[in-house]
Amino acid sequence: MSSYELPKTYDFNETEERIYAMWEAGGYFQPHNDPNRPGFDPNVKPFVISIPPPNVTGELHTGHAIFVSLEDLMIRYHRMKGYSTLWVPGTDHAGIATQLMVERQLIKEGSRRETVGREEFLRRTWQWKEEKGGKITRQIRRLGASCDWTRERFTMDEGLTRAVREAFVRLYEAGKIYRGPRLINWSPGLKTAVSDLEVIYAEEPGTLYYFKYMLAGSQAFIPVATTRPETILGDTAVAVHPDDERYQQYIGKMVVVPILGREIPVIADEYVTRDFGSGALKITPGHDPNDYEIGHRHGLAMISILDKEARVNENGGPYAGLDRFEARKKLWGDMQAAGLVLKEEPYTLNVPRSERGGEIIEPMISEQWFVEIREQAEKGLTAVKNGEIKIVPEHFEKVYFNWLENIQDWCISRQLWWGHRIPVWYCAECGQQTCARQDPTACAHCGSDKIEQDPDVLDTWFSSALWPFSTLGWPEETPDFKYFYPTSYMETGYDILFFWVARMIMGGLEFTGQAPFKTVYLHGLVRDEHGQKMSKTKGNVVDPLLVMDELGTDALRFTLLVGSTPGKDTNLSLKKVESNRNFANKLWNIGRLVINAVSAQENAPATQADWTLADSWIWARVQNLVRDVERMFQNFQYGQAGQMIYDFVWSDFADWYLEIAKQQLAEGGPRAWQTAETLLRVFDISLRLLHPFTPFVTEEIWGHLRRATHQSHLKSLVAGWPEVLMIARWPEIRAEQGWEAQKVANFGLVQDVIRAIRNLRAEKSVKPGLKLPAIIVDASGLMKQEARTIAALSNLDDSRLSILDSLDSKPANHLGLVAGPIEIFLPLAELVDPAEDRARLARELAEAESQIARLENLLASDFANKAPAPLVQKEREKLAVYKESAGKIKAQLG
RNA sequence: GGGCGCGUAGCUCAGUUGGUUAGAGCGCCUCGCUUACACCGAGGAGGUCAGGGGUUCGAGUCCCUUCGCGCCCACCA
Repeated sequence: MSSYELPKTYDFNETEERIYAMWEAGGYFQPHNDPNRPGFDPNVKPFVISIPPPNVTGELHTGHAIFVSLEDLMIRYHRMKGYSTLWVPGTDHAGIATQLMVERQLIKEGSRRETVGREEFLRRTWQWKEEKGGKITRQIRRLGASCDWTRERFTMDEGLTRAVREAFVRLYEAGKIYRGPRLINWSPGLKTAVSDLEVIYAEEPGTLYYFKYMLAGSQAFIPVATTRPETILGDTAVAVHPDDERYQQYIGKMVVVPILGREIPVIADEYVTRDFGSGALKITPGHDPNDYEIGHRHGLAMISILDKEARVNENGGPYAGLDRFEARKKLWGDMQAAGLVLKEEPYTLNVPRSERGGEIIEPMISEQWFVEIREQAEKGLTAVKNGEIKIVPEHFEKVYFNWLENIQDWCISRQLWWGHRIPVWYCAECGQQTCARQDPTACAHCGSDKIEQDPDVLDTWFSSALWPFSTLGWPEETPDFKYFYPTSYMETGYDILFFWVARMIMGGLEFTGQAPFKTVYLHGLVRDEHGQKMSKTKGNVVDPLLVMDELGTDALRFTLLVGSTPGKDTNLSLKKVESNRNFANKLWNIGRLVINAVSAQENAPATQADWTLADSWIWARVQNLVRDVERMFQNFQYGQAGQMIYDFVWSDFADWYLEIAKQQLAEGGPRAWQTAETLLRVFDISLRLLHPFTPFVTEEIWGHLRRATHQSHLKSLVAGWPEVLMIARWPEIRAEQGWEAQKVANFGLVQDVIRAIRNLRAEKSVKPGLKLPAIIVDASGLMKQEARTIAALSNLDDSRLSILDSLDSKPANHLGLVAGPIEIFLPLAELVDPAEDRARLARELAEAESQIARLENLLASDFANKAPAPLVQKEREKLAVYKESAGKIKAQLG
């Protein structure tokens, strides 16, 4: 006889590392149908996800943990379904973030990027990337990510750089890219333009300053309010509402800019709100987006008063050289002295700050590159509207539409060094631009070699927009690109729907003519256990690496997956991770029992045992589970699917079936053999269903199960199993005889009887070890058939258990119980107060009667006519059962 | 200003074509270390599903509305 034993405890740390190495070495992360290898079959369906590339210098946080968990689940599920799956990993160069880190390092060394120069700076940044860059991908492996690491990409590697270049040149040639002075968001700290999305607005206390705009050559003035007095230096008009009677008389006249003495016109514009502030608005087209618009409408001059570090420039007269906030103070002081100040009042400002640097963003006019986006946006809208792309959850489609409908041209140039250099050269001779796929040596217009490349780089998101296809070889028509593109799901956080998802959709449609993916699945933010956003200052950051160390990767993954609903934020509580660690442990122990059972079986018995009621029931349950899980996966309800499997495994399989199986195994012979088979088959299905959630523990147990069974006499059952669970087939519903609904209902009745007895024992504090005799009254024969199970699970004395078809009167000195149509009598009367016991029965009767009343009412209502017939029938049956119970209880009460 | 989401047991949350007596984990109470598991087992307490109205035979689920909370977009000086 063979025996195979598992260690008593599950060591997840050791296991996870070993299993991951085994998977990777086995090549299981690569698509089984690879277009670059012989034997490729173009008809096998691919399933592809491009990883949302983490910042190359990043550290693993819970945001990574949730996306890896979800994407790995999607990938593993499809892999088991037989798709040729590819999950493309990679990292993002993250322009600003990475550049900042290297700059900080330089500052520590007492240097700056301007000192070391562009070339040296880039060398150091690449060095930084090589040193620190691998960390995040190692940490992602730790989460169990089954990415194809042989296809790993980096947004600045050679192929992707070519893709970026191609994309830029195509847009340029199509006239969809332009350069020009525009009002943009300037980050004085980073000294670069940033996009609208990179500006964060925050309410902060501030001041509203009221002052006089004196009319030229007059003592009359127009009162004006501003929150940023220093911008007075750049004013080129004062605007009033055309219908405002207070100021109508001044329209067309000139007013004098304080201190500077410039004369500027009073103009009329309906943009002005009459009842806000003083009802008159100073116009600074060079430093305010709204004023910029108004300035355009009225043909006003645009004066820039700040330099790149937000210091006042030569246009600021006496304030030149001052920082913008010093200038504000000084100017206001001077105006006070000049008698131009009216008042100050406290005012809550909505201050724009740089997402990265945190300093106040300054709107400035600057020469930048833009992508004309409206046409792309239209296509992006259509793709979602016509269902070519589906967004999960659906309500984010509205958010997506809203953004695209109001989109502005995209400022793609950044005054940084780390990133993709803009492929445009300026000619010193003829002044023309040359934009080319290959670095030019001469001007394309005049042939002069006095050309110089634009110093700016592209917004990081420009390369991200190409990610789903650039990683597959585009613009080359590589075998990967042809087979794997478009990709299947795009799974990412809703916070980058605009930054990234929308831009990828537009990019995909623009450059490949196809939507880059079919489904967008958006997950929420991971918050702490009380729903608070995690932040270092609050100190509530959960480090996924520590959680994995302590409780295991499977526990972390399962927690994130089960706790999350598409598009909704998830609260991560360590308590939950702990209970899911317990679940992994439970699986392990189920595995031990099943393996013991399998190993214990001798040669196959001559006759085969029929399924017991419990066998039929558990098989029915697991088949229903397969069906439900499949449906939920189709609907992206991963959390619910996981919960359902968890409940099945713990409540049905472990708590009920395993307890009964122990009895059946003890019977030996064909019964034990048959039970071992059932245990193995049901557990196998459970492990397969669970594998996308908790890959490590399921892989490990399954391996043991497979080997143990292989060494046992049951080995024929594992004949078709592959080497590893991760490529085993996803379970399908199997039509076996013997698990029809009636058996499920019958088992339910057995459970009710067992629960009733357990309940009474607990209530009456019967010693747990005491095996009670009992009389069970059941005309159907079911209880007779299940006597052993009932006795074992409710701890009755098997040898003193009598099951009768009927009973004339209640046996003396017994307590009576009613479970549905079944009566149970336990010889406990002397242990308890008879009055108390009558009260108990009376309560049960009252409950049954109220149910009878409820159901009779229901069935007398329109429900009986209008509800679906099976539903009505079900209620009728229930009513009958309650009536039967009530009758029995009444009889017992006498 | 525009849009979106949420309010279900003490805590954190599930609950998708509307269909029994609304679930889970944690916490709490009572028992029990029986040869898979005390990272466990058995039993139990705890909810007028934010309030009001409507549609329906039937509403946590759909519609309207009030209150409270959160988020996104826009950025009135």
